[in-house]
Amino acid sequence: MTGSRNGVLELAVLGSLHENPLHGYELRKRLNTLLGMFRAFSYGSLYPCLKGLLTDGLIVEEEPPDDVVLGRRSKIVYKLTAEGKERLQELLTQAGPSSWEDENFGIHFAFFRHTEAEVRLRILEGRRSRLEERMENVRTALARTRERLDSYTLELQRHGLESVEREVRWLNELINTERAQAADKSQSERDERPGSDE
Amino acid sequence: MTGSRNGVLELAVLGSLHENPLHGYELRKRLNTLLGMFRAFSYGSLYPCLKGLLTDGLIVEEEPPDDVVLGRRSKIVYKLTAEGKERLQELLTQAGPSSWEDENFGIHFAFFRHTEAEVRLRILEGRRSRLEERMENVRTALARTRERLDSYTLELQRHGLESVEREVRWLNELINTERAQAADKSQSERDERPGSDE
DNA sequence: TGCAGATGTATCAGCTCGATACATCGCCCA
DNA sequence: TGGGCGATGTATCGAGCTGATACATCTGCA
Repeated sequence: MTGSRNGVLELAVLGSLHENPLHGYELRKRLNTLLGMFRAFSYGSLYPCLKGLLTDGLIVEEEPPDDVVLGRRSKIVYKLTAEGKERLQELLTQAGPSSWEDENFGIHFAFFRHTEAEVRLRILEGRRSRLEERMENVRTALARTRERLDSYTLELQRHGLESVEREVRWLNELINTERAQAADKSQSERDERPGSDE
Repeated sequence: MTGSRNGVLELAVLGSLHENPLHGYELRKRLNTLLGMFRAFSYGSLYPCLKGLLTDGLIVEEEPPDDVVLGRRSKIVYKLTAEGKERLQELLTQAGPSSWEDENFGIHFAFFRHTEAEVRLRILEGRRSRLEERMENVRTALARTRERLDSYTLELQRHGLESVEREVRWLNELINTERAQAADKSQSERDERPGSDE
């Protein structure tokens, strides 16, 4: 049972709750705003996920403040446990093939603030090669195609390719920025403690 | 039973088979090349769809040429029936909310060659307002957000918004082209037969 | 000959989507 | 005072898809 949840949904929930405690409805709105252009979560996946996280002890229901009249229980506010924070840290260090799929990349990126520089770089590069691989596949499949394509199909291909190329350029910029920051950092570390280099 | 299939998958299959008869494996490759940058179909949806189309009499297994030695049956090549062609025409005239969802728009566009000009225009405009609506939602949700966002989140939002704006501009160009063609056509019709129309 | 990889059909557990149900809250207006 | 209504809120379910897997055949090639 434990640990069999959808990886990226778990990351999204734990990451959001780490910023501050939330109840289901608000959690969904947060995530769907955060990822507005990329994907949307539905209750049918969120509530089962919350239930699983509860039974695994990664989140708990937050106690309502004492001055609230008893007997009312409409909102159910969840917050991370220590185990939940630990699990979140674990998820944030994982950079695997699923991290750079279309549906998952946005989530990982959205929590980059809490991610180590090295992991960020691996995810960005993984995403980039995923896109390049896809372009390569399409291009060769297209080259193998005998028949001439109509103008609408061509335009669709052109637009798709251009979009992906644009995302690759975006990733390139991000990767360069990350590398420059890493270089700056190691430079200043060398300045501080001269004599110990890589 | 009849007519309860996923609309867009049905369109994709019927549309592909209309160009030329295919077997399942090849059909999948065709579609995934055609839509390479946008989506991919899996066998788990394709085969059930083919099965349903068969039982509804919209496609049939094509007879192998007589000179092939009997007893072998590896490939199962499907082709459209008359009913299938009719159904395809019906699907091609439908332009509804599902036509401009992310997953479906590409399919509809890919078969624009077989689609009437008026329907093309409705789908393009529908897609455009869908995107504009999404941008509006994100922008207002963002404006309502109190807390300052970190730079990664902002960059993700910016990139997402830019991508969508770019697609809207692309749609605008396509819509203008369609309108210009429609105007040309009606103009030349007026020139040819003044006083009467088709 | 053998064998690796592409071609080819097919199914299944597990999960997600979209719809739906139902209750409460805050607010306005008569 | 009530009552209507849209937003807030929790929850579930059937339909249908994904990703994995199984298994067979064909093809090139060493």
